[in-house]
Amino acid sequence: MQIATWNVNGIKARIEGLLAWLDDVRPDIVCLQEIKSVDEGFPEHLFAERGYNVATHGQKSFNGVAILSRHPFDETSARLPGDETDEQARFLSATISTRDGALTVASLYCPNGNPLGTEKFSYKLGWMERLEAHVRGLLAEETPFVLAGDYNIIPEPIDARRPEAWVDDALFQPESRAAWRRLLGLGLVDALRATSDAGDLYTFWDYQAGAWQKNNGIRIDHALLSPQAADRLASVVIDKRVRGWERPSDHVPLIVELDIAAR
DNA sequence: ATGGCTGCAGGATGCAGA
Repeated sequence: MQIATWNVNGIKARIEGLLAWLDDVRPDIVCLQEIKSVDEGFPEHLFAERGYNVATHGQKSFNGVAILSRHPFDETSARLPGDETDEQARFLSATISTRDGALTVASLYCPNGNPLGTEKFSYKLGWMERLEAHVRGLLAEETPFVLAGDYNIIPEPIDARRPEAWVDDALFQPESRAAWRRLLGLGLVDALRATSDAGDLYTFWDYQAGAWQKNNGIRIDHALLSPQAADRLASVVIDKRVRGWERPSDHVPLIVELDIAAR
């Protein structure tokens, strides 16, 4: 079972490239972030005709997450629990049936948090605390799950080509990195780091200042696996080809393969 | 670099992103 995550930075702007990528890779499940579309504006039929079920949690202009799945959803759930007043569309989870029982996959778009010293940074940290609380509940169920998305956190210096350039950025703050480490401390596994300790593994290159041409990238898109999912981890790939395509997103897909068969 | 691009809403340019 291949589970991918991709911050597409606008579904309308990326539909052509996304469809070409889907036809090429044909992953079982795709978690999308920053669709920047309301649910009604999401081109569901283009995915349905390729055999994908579609779940969206959209918002006008900003944010928005979606899940595409070649396997039927048993249930879907939008919004990260813990704050009923939070209107930002950043979390969607779905459960599918496998030969070994239920598998939960969540598409998440953690807040950016810049600039520091503003309510945006405290919102980021509060959101990560809510995610941690939600993860504690999921772990108690002892079923396999994958939390895939744009975490907007650079975990370690090796995850940036120029870590010194990010020290005053919300993505690389000690508090942000501590929130990430707390998730690992609960027993979640960083899929990419479970398969490689190499550098030069990035998922984002800024549009500005020739970041892609200079390989000035950062690793901020991640898949965290529950212990039961990590036991089935087969491979992890960052598909950086698409960053060189026409009109690219500034993020590229991360693809996790689990030795789990759909029912 | 002075975020140097990009997407979005809307119909000009401001906001958000990372």
